[in-house]
Amino acid sequence: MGGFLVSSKDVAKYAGVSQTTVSRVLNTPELVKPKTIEKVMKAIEELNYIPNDIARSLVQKKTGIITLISGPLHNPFFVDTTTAIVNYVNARGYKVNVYFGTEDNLDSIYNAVLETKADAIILSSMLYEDDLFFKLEKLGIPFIMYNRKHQENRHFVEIDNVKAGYIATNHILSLGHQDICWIGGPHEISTFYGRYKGFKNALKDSGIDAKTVPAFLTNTNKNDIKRAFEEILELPKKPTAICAATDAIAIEILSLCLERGFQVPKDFNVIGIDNVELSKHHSIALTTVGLESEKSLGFIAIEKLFEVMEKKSTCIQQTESVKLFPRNTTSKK
Amino acid sequence: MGGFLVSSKDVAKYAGVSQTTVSRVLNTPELVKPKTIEKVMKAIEELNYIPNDIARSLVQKKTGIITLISGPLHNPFFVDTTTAIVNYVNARGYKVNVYFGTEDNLDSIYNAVLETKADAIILSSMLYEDDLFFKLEKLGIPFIMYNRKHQENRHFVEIDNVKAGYIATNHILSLGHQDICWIGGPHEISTFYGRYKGFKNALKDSGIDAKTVPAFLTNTNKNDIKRAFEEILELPKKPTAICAATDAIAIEILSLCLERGFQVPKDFNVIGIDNVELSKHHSIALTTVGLESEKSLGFIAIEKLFEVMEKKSTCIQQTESVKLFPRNTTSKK
DNA sequence: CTCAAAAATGGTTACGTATTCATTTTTTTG
DNA sequence: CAAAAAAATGAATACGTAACCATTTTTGAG
Repeated sequence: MGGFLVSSKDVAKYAGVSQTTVSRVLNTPELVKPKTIEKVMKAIEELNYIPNDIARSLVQKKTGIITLISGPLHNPFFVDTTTAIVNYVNARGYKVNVYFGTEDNLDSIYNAVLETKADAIILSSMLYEDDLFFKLEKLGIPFIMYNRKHQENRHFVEIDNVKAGYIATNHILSLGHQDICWIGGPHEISTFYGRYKGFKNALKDSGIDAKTVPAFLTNTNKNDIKRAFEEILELPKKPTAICAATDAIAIEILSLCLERGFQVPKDFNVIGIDNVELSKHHSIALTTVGLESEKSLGFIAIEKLFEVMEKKSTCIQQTESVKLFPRNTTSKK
Repeated sequence: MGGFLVSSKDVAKYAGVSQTTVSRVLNTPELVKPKTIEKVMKAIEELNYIPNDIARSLVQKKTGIITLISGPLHNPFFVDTTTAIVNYVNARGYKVNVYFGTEDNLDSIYNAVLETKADAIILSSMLYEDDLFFKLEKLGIPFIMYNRKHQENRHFVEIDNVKAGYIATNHILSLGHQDICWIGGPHEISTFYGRYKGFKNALKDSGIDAKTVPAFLTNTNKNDIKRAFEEILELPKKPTAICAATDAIAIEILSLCLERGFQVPKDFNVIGIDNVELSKHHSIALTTVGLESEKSLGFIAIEKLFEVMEKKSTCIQQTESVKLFPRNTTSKK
């Protein structure tokens, strides 16, 4: 913190008024005589006084801080959501404490977060059966999950994951691909669970036995995706289309394909889910499934969180509908 | 903040000790008798006590917060630096307040930041002649700039921008391109100024009059880049190579080229500067100039900032050397 | 056992603000 | 001009913690 500790008391003394009056000048000037305001403002200027946020937080029991627990930014989905959330929160005059959660550091993040008296929490890191949910409810702080939800089925904003998985898979099947595969993530995460379910539903509706279709459930870091891709290449019958549970995975698969000299969509069709900004880049041009609405999921979630903070809502349970965004990574077989 | 206001006093009463002892159990347990620790810990458990960060900050005059003012994440450079900075800061047990600065919102960000008693500030938004620099020095809070520097030439970590511009341009020239152009940003920003200077130096060393070479100084949002690209297309002599001041610009140019049906590097060579992670993606494979060191610039900067906070250094003035990363967006003419 | 030293604990205060309640000053009204 | 109402100001306090200093308890040496 700054070197000079000029407080409202110092200002008060300098201006010849009480500390109470200084506080009033800043917060409720309509209760102060214009001439007094002038005196105080002059003292504030000359002493270079800056109110202490911390002390204010202590007495008001409000920090003006929203904690954001996001996934890592190498996942372009979190680039979009973090942007939307941070900008919205700051525009509302709040500050954002950001954490990028991975498997390794989540515990220490949760510890830090629970100690911080944030006014609210927005997070994407929740597992379907996660003790954190109950800890947060116990805390009494408003919170919302985006992208993932908890089995308790409260406080979340998600896309219709089952439908998204269904649409993506159906698109691939309707293009005539017979040999396809799925690459997704751990099923403790509602997102992956739902999307895979949609994948299976689509197979079933096309009369395909899901058990005969290879599915890789991997962690979503580059190494694990690479390993899964190598397994795909060694499949007895090489698939012509890869359905990825997220754009992040799909985009990584694209890179791996090109690295190995394969062409997309000639050698492999690739489809993702999320419709991240990066998928629109013409070097990527990823076919994907995403929100019907123009807003990003992060934006919708943070909007809802503020509604809860303002007591306009109490419990958010929102599932947004999705549609296909056909681009250049899929084509007729 | 939470609903239940259980404080260390409540714990003290419940455990039959003084508040002082509760504080000691948490901060200097080696000064407390094991049996007392046990009693207190039990009380903490049963009352579900969580220490109040805010109160601690007030008395200790440390918030444990680092303010980060980054550029927007649609610029992949800031994806890399934000990741490095946030993860480093959190690993050190601090929190990060993040702002994404654009032309529009910088003033309001600065106001908010100056009121927040952060322990230190790391920012990329500084102009070469910026009053903010003096305000920050006056504040007495440690701060560091990354990527950009101020004319006062203190508290910064940058890459060797002049050399980077030189290397990029020289690479293009050495491939035999005669008709090239530059697309960069406003020269109030040291980064753009330096890189363009390197561009001109390289031209000069090849005996080319810089005045005959088209240069576009644009803002770095998508629309302005698009406008610049359209101007490039209407140049009397269409260039065969485009030197972009940043990877962000280069990658956007790539997308625009493909959108218009041009091929890279066949129709246009494109080179960037920064060597962002995204440039390594095989769908992008951008030739670029970046840090010799493996570390990201954000990482180097935040490391240095902590050195300053710990009084190991007082003034950081660091210019990192750079090298070429040839990939697939450049080729022999 | 005794007494000094060490260990353990507690009482009080400061941090800087907003708030509550009391008091003083000014304005209004009849 | 007096009395009541309104406006303006101030004094005291709470917020929850860590730190300082004082006091009590325990330990160890002789």
